[in-house]
Amino acid sequence: MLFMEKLTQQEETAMLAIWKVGKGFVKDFLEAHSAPVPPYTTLASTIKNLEKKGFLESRKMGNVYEYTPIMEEAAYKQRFMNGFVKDYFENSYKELVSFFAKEKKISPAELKEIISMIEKGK
Amino acid sequence: MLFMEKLTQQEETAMLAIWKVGKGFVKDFLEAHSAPVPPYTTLASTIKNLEKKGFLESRKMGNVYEYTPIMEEAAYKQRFMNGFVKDYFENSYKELVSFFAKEKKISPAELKEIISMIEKGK
DNA sequence: CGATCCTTTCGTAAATCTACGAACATTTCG
DNA sequence: CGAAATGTTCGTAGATTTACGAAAGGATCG
Repeated sequence: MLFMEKLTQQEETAMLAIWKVGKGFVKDFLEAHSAPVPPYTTLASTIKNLEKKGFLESRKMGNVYEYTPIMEEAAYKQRFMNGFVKDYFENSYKELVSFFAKEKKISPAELKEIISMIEKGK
Repeated sequence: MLFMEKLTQQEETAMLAIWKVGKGFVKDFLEAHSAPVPPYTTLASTIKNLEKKGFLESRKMGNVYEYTPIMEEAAYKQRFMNGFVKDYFENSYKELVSFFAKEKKISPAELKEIISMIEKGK
């Protein structure tokens, strides 16, 4: 993933709905969309932009387009976080985790669980 | 912090420079600004917007404004991350850390260091 | 003094984003 | 068939952001 277009706010919100659904039609994404749900045509336009930006691909099924996310949610999260970690945590994920541990957003017990999960996974 | 205005991209970049410097003048922030450094007047305008949005306050020193960040960087990071964690990690910081542990962005050894740091801090 | 700097303030052109209606094509059904 | 439902495409008005120049008011210095 050498190049990834930046998403606007509603494009990102739309992607969240799309990732929830997976492959589907505008109607499906509309149902999965978090409030406030935009009008159908607004979402349809946004989805069209997402296709232009390479986050989706479409296939004509009869007279209707079916969309498939081709940007992985995990990949998006990661590149998003990389930027953030770079700017706010001196590029160190350890700094990030320390920060949230200090803020009590995560406990030592949870960190231990994660460690054992990772070590078992070997 | 009940209400926090959203920042645009350059506003955020400007804030990064301002947090680096702390209290200072436009000129100081310009020097601390990451590339590409905007023209003086562009940054001055951006800083004015940041004041309107309540991230800074100014004091006239002679004929020059001195700006002080009043939004804490830590507070900003946190509210920013809260949104992200909510959307992408089911509101769970444990999920977030697990994700990056699996992606090998952070090692069990580092997590252990964090644990002992936290536990000593009691 | 007069030229030069430094800084602020104001305004705006251009780009982009937001939000959605109008128009049109197709399908479905009573 | 004809009406209603469903879905796509196109265009655009308005808001917001981006980027910066022009103008003006000190301060400075040769």
